[in-house]
Amino acid sequence: MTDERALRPLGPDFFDAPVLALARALIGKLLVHRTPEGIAAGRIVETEAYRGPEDLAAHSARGRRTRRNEVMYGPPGHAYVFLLYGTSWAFNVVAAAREVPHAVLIRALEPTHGLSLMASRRRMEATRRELTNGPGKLSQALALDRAHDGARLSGPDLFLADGQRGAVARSPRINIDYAGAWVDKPWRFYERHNRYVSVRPRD
DNA sequence: GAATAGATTGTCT
DNA sequence: GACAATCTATTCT
Repeated sequence: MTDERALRPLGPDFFDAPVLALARALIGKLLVHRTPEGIAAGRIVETEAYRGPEDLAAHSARGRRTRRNEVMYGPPGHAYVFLLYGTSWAFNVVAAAREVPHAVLIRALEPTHGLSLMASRRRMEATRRELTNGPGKLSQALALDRAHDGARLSGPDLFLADGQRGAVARSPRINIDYAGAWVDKPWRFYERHNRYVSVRPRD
């Protein structure tokens, strides 16, 4: 377990990158959330890039701009959080400049800090991969929800930090079969052989 | 391990 | 009124 005093927020410059490069760069970084209950953090091991307006899988497809996805059009380095299927919160990192609606979905974490806190939030044993092996699961483990929509990601309580990373592989994105020609784009990035990757690849 | 069904609610048409 | 960047339990192989 890493020493939590060593955790330092990555600065805003980190997020100023093309969305595919950012999705790859996020693999291995730590996502950290401090609350009054304590700290909870994990290494990012799976991400997906969404690149509107041309990408039909993105909420910003065809330039769609609504109350829900407004933060995608804002500056990089902020959180875009939305409710999925009525029960799960999905946590994204906004990329690209203002008015360019790109974002990276965080799909899985390998827990590093606050395992028992995460286990209690998830109501399961801390050793199970189901603790954080999906977008909704990691949001529940880190206590991230709509209150964080639009939040800056270099603050004292919610931030990214450096971490180790292994080999990165890529594949098509998960559950976007409505997206036409964009279905097969290899815009999902994951750490090879990591047990917390949500949908297991054939490697 | 894989496949399937049902839950559940904010958002948009 | 339909849908969604999902999760869980259940029922199989």
